Formats: sequence, structure tokens, C-alpha cells
Amino acid sequence: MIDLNLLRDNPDAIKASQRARGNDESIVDQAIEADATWRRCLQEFENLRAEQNAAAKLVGSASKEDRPALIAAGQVLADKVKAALEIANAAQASLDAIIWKIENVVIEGIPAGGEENFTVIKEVGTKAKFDFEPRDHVALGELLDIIDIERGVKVSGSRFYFLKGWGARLEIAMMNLALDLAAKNNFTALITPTLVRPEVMAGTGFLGEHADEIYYLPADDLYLTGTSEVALAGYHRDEIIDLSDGPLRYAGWSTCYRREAGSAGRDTRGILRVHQFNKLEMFSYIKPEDAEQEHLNLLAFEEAMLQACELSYRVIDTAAGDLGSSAARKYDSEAWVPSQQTYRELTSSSNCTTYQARRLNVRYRDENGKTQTAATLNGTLATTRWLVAILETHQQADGSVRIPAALRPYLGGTEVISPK
RNA sequence: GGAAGCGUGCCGGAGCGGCCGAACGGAACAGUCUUGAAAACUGUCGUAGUUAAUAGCUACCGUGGGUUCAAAUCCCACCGCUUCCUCCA
Repeated sequence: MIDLNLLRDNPDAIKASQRARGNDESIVDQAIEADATWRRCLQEFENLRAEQNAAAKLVGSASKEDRPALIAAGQVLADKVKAALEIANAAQASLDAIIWKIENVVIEGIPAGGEENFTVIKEVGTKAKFDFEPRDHVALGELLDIIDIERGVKVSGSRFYFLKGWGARLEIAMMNLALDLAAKNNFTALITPTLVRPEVMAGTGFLGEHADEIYYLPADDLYLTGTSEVALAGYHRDEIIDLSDGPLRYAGWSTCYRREAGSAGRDTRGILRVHQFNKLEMFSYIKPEDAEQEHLNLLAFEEAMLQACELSYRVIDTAAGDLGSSAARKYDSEAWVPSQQTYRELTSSSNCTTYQARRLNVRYRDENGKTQTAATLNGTLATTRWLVAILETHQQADGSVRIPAALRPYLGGTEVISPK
């Protein structure tokens, strides 16, 4: 949620952000009014409660004769307090309802507009060119016997698959490479729960408009997470963390589950868009003033991984209208996928500033010992989807695939995967 | 799955209707002493809201309800933890 102090001091900044996102601007004025109403009602309640507390104290020390009158007076006060409390609670509820609708204030300078209005920050590497007809990852997976989609569908339905043999090992190798890179940069590895309670799912902001994207187990009232970000963000919920020695960095590994409810018919071929995959996610808790630098750091780690996998990619600065509600800025990196002759998203890194942490109540102490809301950032370091780009980019005429050098140590030195 | 017990501040641990935002001990921080440190002594020492205010006031003793003039204390539900039995790996 947004900072109430910002709403009071500089509502125009929030309005400008709403404009850039293409969101309703008038909601800001509604929020200001609801805030004023709430504060007025709260004062009223608190004054009455103070009166009641003082009166109740008198009863204890009063003589037997005086008591009945004092208690009678207290009863009248109690009714008034109860009424005032109900009004104050209602005022707070309507303020909350408005405030929670306002999405994070975007960072100044990011592109305005929608999904197609991103700016390309850089393009790295050369797009793979072949002097033969390149295969797509489905054909390669079949030929090499490393991705078995047919049996995945037989066992679990569409958008499921088996990674087999070198395919399974390749994914684990990639994750291990990513974990090593993360460890070198002070990320603590975490294997996270993938079933979480409703409060955590809601607290991390995933139960809003994307609720139908999420698997839910009614018998146990638990949700399956679509990313370890949920658990990583919930990890320090309601805590005052210590940031005096720098950011807290976590690398969360988990299987991710997505219903892909809104994407029927899209990317139905292969393992580009699936219901279940694995992901290593970076997550940083940091002082707000350092968040923008950390965002660049996360991007640099992602690029290091992409380069280690010898992929051609570009980095885009996502437009305001295409940001998630918690993000103030988002960098995606997209790898070149030869079979599609286009770039496909492999990583996504968001700076959530204090928006997510405020909702989750994650704070730290500043130099003066005062508690402040922390900033949170996340970014992808590796996912199953990367296999698509790796296989297609490094394929050879006979259908074999060259393993990028950085991955070989994790594959027993194997340099090439060949058809049987 | 059955039974019992328990959830209080950074930690341990009292309190079991009014004098409790909470005794006491430890940790931490500041100071005195000391060449320095330790020890000892003194002081500070939860979070949040409101407010010009580190003044006052308000809220919070697992969470949510209820009883009462008054709840950490009584009642109900829920969540979590511990121990024992059972079961399973």
C-alpha cells in the first residue's frame, strides 16, 4: 500500500503516477477525504475513550455510597464509546478500501503507456543464425529424448511435461550455476514452502485481480504459489529487520504453479507456458534510498546468468501501464528464441519500493533508531523456461545441442547432448 | 486421529477483574569508575496511531468476538506450540 504521509504531503505525485499507469486519478482525492474523515472520527472516539477510562478509574477508589451513581454514569459513557468506535472503524474500513486500490507510485522517468510502450535499454549478444533449418525446442526435446510432452499430458493434462535424462539434468545444472552465482553475491539460499495460507497470499498482493491464476486447495484452505516471491516476501512479515550491515538477500528455489486461466490458446506448444515449473528467485530487503541501485544490481546478476548460458537477449524498461500493482519499475530481460524469431521473457525484476513491505509490515531501524519501512525487490535468476532458449540457440545441424561452457561442470563435463 | 497443557515486551518469567503497558531476572545501549577492559554502580530500554510536539491522549499481553462502569486477567471460536499415546515415513 502507498504511504499515507505521501498522500497528505504530496498527493500530486500520486496523481501523476496514476496518470502514467492509465489509472483513475480521482481516487486520490477520494483517499484524501476518507483520510480526513477517519482522523476526525478517530479523535472523537479517543476523546470519549479517555473520558471513559478516567471515569472507570474513579469507580475503583470510590466509597460504597458513591459507586452506584458512578457506575450508572459509566454505562452511559460506555454506550457512547461503543457508537464512536463503530463509526471510527467504519471510517477506517472505507479509507482502507480506497487506499488499497491505489497502485504503487511509479519511479519518475519510466515510460508511460501500456504493454507495447516499453523502451529497450540494451541488446546483448548476436542472434543465433543457422545454415540449416533450425528445430524448435519441442522437436529438439523429442529428438534428444529430454522433454516428454506427450506423457506429461497423459499423466496431468495439457501444459504438463516430463524433463527426462539430460533435460532434467540440464535444468538442475542451470539452477546450480544460478545458486553459485547467488551465493557469491551474498544471497542466502532458501527452499520455500509452495503451499501458503490465504493471509500470506493476500498480503503479497496476489489475490487481487490475478486470483483466478492461482491454484487453491479448498479442503485445506491453502494456495499453491506461482512464485517463491510469495514466501520470500512473507518471510520477514511483521518483523523489524537489521539492515545496518547492508541488504538482506535471499535466493528462493521453488516449484511454481500457475493455472494460466487467461491464456487459453497462447503458447500451447512446448514448455514456454506451463502449469508447473521451477524457478530460482532473487529477493532483497533494503533501505529505500538504496533500492534503485539494488535494482540495477539484480539486473546485472540476471545478465551474468544469461551470458553464462550464452544467450542473446535484450533488456526492456517496462511501461507504467504494464507494471504489477506493487512495482514502481520493472526490468525484463528477453532472450532471442530462434524458432519464433522473437524475444521471449526469461527474467523479470521489480523494484517494489516500500509498497509491498508496508503491506507486510517489514521495517528496519535507521541511524537514529527510528523504525522505517523497508524496500523490497525481486528478480528471476533461472527458470525452466530458459531451457527453450538454451536448446534452440545452441542446436546444431544434426539435432545435437552444445552445452554452454559454464554449465558443463554441473553436467559431469558433458559438452554436447546428441540424439541416440 | 485421541489426551493434556501452554501462548505476556529482544529473551526468560510473574501477574489471573480496577493501583498493569505490565513485577523480577538476563541481554542491549549510555554514563561513572579504570591506562584500557572486566566487575560493580547509575540511568535508558516494546510497537503503532493521533498531534506542531521525543507533551498529552488512544490502541496493542497469539487472532477475532463476547460479558463488564472497568479485561493480560472471565466466557466463546479460531490459529499456533509443547508433551504423551496412535499412525506414517
